[in-house]
Amino acid sequence: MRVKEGNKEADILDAAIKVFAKSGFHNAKIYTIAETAGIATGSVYLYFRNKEAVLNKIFENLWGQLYKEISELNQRSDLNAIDKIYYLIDLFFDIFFEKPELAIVFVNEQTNLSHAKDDLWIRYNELFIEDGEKMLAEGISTGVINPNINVRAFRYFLLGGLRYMLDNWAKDQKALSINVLRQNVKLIIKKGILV
Amino acid sequence: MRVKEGNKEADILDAAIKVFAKSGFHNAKIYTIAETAGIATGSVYLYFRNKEAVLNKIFENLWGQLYKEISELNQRSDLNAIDKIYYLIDLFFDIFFEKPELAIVFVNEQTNLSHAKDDLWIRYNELFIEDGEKMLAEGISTGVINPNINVRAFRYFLLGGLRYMLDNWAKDQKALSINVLRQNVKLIIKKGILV
DNA sequence: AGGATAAATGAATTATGATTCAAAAATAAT
DNA sequence: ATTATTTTTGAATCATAATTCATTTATCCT
Repeated sequence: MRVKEGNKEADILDAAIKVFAKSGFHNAKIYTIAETAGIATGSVYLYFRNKEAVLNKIFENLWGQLYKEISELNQRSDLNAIDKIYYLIDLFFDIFFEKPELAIVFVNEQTNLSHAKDDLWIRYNELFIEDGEKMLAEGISTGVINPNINVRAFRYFLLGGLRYMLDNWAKDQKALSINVLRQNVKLIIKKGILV
Repeated sequence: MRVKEGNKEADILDAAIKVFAKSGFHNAKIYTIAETAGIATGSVYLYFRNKEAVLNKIFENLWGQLYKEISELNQRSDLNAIDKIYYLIDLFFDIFFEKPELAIVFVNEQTNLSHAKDDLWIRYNELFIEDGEKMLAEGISTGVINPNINVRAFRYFLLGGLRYMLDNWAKDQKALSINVLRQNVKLIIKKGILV
């Protein structure tokens, strides 16, 4: 019998990240993804139900990784809340520094995912948010974070700021070094922008 | 001769904002936009070249307004840089408070616009950015803003944070009041999150 | 009241690209 | 070397919805 060679599922996912980043989900053609992955169009359907399932898997893997990392971070007792938030910021920059195209997909294509509540990406995303808010709440209860900060509002602001930075950086990497962005985020959330 | 009644172009734009917000640009059907506007499918094409031109016009109007306002703000000599930034934040919240659907379109659909450099929305966007960076640079040169802040990085972070907040608020307005978001943005950028 | 003109309609056309599936290719087993 | 089984291919099918345009409608003008 014929036997599978290589890891075509992973090849498809890598190719899809590139193509989605370049063209966006709706303008991305299965044909182009297949070509980029070095396989035939029809083969994509041996590994994924349809185009949306490819996007879903990308987000499932990504949120799965993010959740795993934040969860481990949250269990460390040697770090205070601010340190943890800094590590979280580094986590985002580190993941996307390696894969700028993934940043573009992450920021722009989540809106095209199905939102059925048995989708794994949603589960991981919820768990991530839970841990993120726990981290902040801990900072407030231990007295290192200003209790006037609303946890939800800060989450939106930080995550939104990071997303937009990463998207812009990924689209024009020469314009600004990712480490300048990283340092500025930390500076702004810690001290604000006043002298 | 037959004569135009009402303002169908405006009706189409209003309808399109609703439909784009609900379904996203690519899943939005011209038929649905027309129906929402109370006209026939074909009539949309009497006012716009195609679907993309409708989205373009929405962004042209929006960035046009944003530019007009920031430009007036920047000319005021009675406000220091921090005050101006606060007014700018209020500007965003005020515009989108009136039209939550517009916030959703603003955040999620800019990626589907054409980027031909003679598009007016691009021009307005560039002018807006120019004025925004001028505002920050002025804050640094007059000594109210920390010179370690990178202007570009701060712009990304603030704009990204605002966008994500507004998008989430617009999609679930009961979850969190827009004024809590507004106050938190101001608090965070001014003082940071430490106690 | 009838003609001229512009606006509006919506069914027919058309383009695109996702998905399917019959056929071909590869290799393990005998 | 032949067969059985599984993988892979890519051209044909199919669905969708954007766009067009022949026809209809409305109202101004004389």
